[in-house]
Amino acid sequence: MLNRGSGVTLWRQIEQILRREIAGGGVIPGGRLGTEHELAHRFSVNRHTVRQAIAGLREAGLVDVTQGRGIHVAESPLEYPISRRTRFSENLGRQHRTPGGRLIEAVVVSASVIVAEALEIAPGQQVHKLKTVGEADGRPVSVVERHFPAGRFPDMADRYRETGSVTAALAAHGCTDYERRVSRVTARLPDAEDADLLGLSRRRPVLVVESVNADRDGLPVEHAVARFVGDRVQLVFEPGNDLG
Amino acid sequence: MLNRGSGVTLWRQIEQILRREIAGGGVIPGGRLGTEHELAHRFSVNRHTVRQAIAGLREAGLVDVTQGRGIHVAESPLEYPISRRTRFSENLGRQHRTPGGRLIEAVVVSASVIVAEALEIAPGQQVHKLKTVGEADGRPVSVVERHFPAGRFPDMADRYRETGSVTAALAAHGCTDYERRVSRVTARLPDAEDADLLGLSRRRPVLVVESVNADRDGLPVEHAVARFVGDRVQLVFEPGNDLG
DNA sequence: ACGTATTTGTTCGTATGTATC
DNA sequence: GGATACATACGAACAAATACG
Repeated sequence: MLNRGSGVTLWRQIEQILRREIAGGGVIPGGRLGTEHELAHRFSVNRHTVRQAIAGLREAGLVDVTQGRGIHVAESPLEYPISRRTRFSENLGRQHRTPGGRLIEAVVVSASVIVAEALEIAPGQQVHKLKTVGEADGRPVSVVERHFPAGRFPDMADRYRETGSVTAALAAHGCTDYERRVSRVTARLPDAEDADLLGLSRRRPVLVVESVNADRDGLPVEHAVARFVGDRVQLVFEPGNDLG
Repeated sequence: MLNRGSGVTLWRQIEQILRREIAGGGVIPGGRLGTEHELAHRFSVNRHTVRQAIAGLREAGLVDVTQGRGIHVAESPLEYPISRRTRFSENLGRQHRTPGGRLIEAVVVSASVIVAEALEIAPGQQVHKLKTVGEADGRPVSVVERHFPAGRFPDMADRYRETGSVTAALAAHGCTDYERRVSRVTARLPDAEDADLLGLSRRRPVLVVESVNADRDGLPVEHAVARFVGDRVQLVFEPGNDLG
């Protein structure tokens, strides 16, 4: 398999072989490349030699190496463009990923201080709370919790259930256009429920995006808090997009 | 201290007292509120009663409760506005925080594939690599790793050392204006070095922002990867800002 | 919450080949 | 050829993170 004394070091030969296997699709993204021990056995070399080869792949961003987990072929992150016209659910279609979503919860509650402030209503007012899980390729990528003023959008939950779309449900209430005002981004570890919904270990971070959408008149329409799987999602902010 | 049988439950009284202490600045943000045990002793109540009071504070976002760490008064997150004209180092001045930074490393290396692509130069070309730690109120909040094409900015490292400012160093090379093209945001756990520089546990996530700055002619000037302390920083994207 | 197995990360030490002066 | 430095390769042991029951 390997060529000792050929003028090419063993680790570079191994790196090349693995590169070809990854490029050729021999191992699917997210799949295991095998443990260092296995690879060392396979190529009949020392573990250190394998490690040097892997270091090259890691440098090139072709694999993810995690202590205790193993060596995995890197997945191209889900790009999630965010601009004035971002619609959370309708965002993944462009990337040849099959989007999807399911409703977790739809209730009417009284607005917390934060929500009330964002929606510019009085605290304690009734708001619709919708919680959905967004999926790509059948795997969950986001948990979104939205709040809508119940006064202006009385049938929000029903309309959403009928159409499966926030945009459509808002349109059914006469709000045909809206755009994103601010996005606030933080990172933290998921709580038990989010970890469960996202199929995530509690040790792996989530990206938290808090946003407010407002209609043409500048009146807030929706307050949303989305949690994304941190290392599978890349939020892309492109100022230029906002102008279009 | 407390009023038993007054018609107000003990836990609500405790909650109110703690609220006032926090609001009045009796405990500084980030400081410990005391353990549940201590509080129970102080108010002469059962630990469960304290827990119920704390639950209210937690709900209101006034405290952070972490298993094994204790109860800490929530720090208002550092707001970090990001727009076309974002300058990493000059961003914190507005919030009454004393900004600062220190240079960790300044070397010339050959560009990796990723950097070369972002800067639109050939891979392997020489680039300046500057690594700095940004601080607010004496505490580190960000690690920024920047790359500049050495061909166009030959004295980048020296100019930066002289001025302590990227903007000034670029200006010294005749590049007086530039703006942010894209920002890509992910979250992950810090590696050992970042955790060390940020004074962070390796279990607490960092926000990773990759960005490209380009000059008036659209020519890329800088490729930067910034790591922020995830739960102390809030990135704020406001489309409206880009127009100003 | 806890232990156990798995897996990568790190650090010793040793031997060998290769390039340079 | 001799001396030196450096990268390559192997071996063993331990540390640290993760997954799983």
